[in-house]
Amino acid sequence: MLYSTFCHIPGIGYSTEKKLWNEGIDSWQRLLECRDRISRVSPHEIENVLHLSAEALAADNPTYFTQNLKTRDSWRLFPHFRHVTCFLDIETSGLREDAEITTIALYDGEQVRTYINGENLEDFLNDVDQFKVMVTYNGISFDVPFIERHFRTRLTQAQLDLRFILAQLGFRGGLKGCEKLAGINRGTLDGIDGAFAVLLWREFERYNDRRALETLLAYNIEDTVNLERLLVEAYNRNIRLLEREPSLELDYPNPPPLLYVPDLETVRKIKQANY
DNA sequence: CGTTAAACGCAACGGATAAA
DNA sequence: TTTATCCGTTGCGTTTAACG
Repeated sequence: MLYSTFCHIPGIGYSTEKKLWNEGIDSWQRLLECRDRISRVSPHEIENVLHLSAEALAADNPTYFTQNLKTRDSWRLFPHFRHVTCFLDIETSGLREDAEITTIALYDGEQVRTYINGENLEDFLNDVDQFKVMVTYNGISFDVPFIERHFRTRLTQAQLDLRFILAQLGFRGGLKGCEKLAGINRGTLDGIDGAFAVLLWREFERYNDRRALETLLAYNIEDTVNLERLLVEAYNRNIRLLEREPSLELDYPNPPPLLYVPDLETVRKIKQANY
């Protein structure tokens, strides 16, 4: 899909891109051949951008594309960079300025890693370093700045933020809302949200209750793992919407084995104390 | 609570197109 | 050729959504 992407060229929007596709111009190679037939953009400019695009792809540099595409179009680079992509979600102690990261879940499509404040949180930076693309939900506004503040560093990964990718497809209402619209069922974790995750952390800190922590981690992991499924869903829907080759569609991923089981007794207890 | 980007409405620009 | 109009793209304010 990246090869037939032209809307990252200044002066080419969605309608021009679609028009070119309908004329059979649906690859960088073909556009390069026809570059003097494109009005509004000079042949030299087209050659320049396509050269940079090919170079970025060959060099495994996804940032070039996320910087030149709109956030909502960044799904286009996913298959090409899947081998260097991670899915990430953080939990925090609240939304206030002084809130801290409590846990992080990091998923590469195979393995889940978790990081816990006070235990191994500082290992995160080293581990995340191996990835070039980071998939989140609202991470551009929330998770990334939060992490950058905590670790006093800048994350270099190209960002794929599903909030804007899914909103473009009409999927709104937060991560949980999008999951419902996509037909994803959360099982026993249904009814747990970010605010409840704050309470689970407090329970763990106050009583050193390992079951509360494991419930929190189970929730954190569920959010993170579902990001992959949602991205594949968004990718496939866009392929159909843009009338591209059906063969471009991706298989739905299998979720990884469960690492933690939510403790329903703990959940019940906290709910009782707070409602 | 702050952070961030999209959406929205609106205006401006420039090339394309067609009529005079 | 000149002129008027149309269309796609871009830019600029304000507002809205989503995160725990």
